[in-house]
Amino acid sequence: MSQVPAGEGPGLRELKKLATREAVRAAAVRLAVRDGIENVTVERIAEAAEVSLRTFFNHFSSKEDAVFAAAESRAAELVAEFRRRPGGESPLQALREAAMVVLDRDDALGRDHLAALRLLRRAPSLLARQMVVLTEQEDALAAAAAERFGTAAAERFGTAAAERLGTDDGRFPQLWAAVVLAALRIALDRWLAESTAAPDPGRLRAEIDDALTHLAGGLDPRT
Amino acid sequence: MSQVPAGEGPGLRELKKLATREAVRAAAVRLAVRDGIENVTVERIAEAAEVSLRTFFNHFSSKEDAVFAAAESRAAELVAEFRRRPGGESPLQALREAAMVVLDRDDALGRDHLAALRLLRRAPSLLARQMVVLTEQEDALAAAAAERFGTAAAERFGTAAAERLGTDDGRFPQLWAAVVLAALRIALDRWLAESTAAPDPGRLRAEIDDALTHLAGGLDPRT
DNA sequence: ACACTCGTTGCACGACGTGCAGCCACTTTC
DNA sequence: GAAAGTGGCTGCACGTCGTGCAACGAGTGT
Repeated sequence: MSQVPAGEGPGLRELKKLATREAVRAAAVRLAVRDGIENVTVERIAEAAEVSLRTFFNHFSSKEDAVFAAAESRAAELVAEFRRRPGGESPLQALREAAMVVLDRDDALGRDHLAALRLLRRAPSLLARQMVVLTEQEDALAAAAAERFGTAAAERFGTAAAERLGTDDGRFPQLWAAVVLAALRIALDRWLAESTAAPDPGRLRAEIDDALTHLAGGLDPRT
Repeated sequence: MSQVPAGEGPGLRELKKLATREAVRAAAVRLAVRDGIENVTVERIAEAAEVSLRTFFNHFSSKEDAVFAAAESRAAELVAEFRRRPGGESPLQALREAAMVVLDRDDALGRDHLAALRLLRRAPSLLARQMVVLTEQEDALAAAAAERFGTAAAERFGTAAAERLGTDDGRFPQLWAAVVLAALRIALDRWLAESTAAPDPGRLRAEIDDALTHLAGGLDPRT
């Protein structure tokens, strides 16, 4: 038979594994969008993806897991991108740019992922799953922010200030991460709510900018 | 037999219902604390509370629900208390005072509730459940905040300004609520992490004040 | 005392999620 | 290129979850 041209990379077996995983994920999203995730059984998803029930659970531990897979990896990308931003940018600036970079990925706003995102707003079971991802993302972002705060402060005021501001028992970075992610979540939510049919990336950028601007300015409007 | 002195209130049947509900809840928390919630079955909880399995599900739709019941009602109290704060206080001030009032309730920091709160930080399944409550709380707080912003602005600048700032498509209040609750969550989390044995309400107050102060001051430390 | 309401209970059933063992396509080694 | 191995797919069994339904009986209003 034909021989693999020594691609050297993942290997055929691994490719097949990823293919089935992707097939299962896509089937899960498609059925969940069509019927609502509550009305879809794992068995039907497996059937649609032409795998056994057991195989489904070999890749995902629940329907929610399957639908969430894409969003989860994007969340990780955001943090990675944030780490990559130059130190010259302020924290909120860096976060904004990181978000924009992730949004500019080809598939980020594709129909498939968009449909999955819309699902997250409705179903309680998906909302629930979100919290686990959210806290992990918070911790990762907090760690990244701590480094950024630390090095930035060190450059300007020396190591002592860095210790105070950057680490500070990890108190402030954690707060910052939680608050900032909450803002992004609301921005995304707003955008999903307003754009019924036509996905307008420009509006999403505006929403994000708006939210982050409010954060920078302080949140006690009376004063 | 003896006759009820016409208390007029809840009625005996209603009281019994609440009693079983509370017994089930307490049993759930007790067992979850002792063995970890993953290792506790609903059947064992029902057994410990001396009710049937079916009765458990008549009151709660899952273990998580039972453990969460207390925290959920406290969340609602916070919003109610926030609504009750005088208009003279700034939003963050009002929220702070509301939080303090809720904390001052006799049972708020009791051993039982405290143990339940500690559980919420660990188990993924409880973390998940948290998100549903969080979004509901966000919506409620956003609505309350919108009113507050609206009336405050109306008193000072007239109705036009109120419409802009208060409603504004509900954009800002929603953001404010999400961000503020994220901050409170982190404050509570921090406090639970640091106080291993001795529950020190003073420290919690300090954590809350610290978090809210950061919010008021803006969250872009570089600038 | 009578009829009525409604919380509790048992039963049945579909769905969920995991451990285990066999099968076989792919992979590595010689 | 054949033999030994690795690892993904599959079926099966089992315990748990959560809900609909009907019966029972304690509490309630007339």
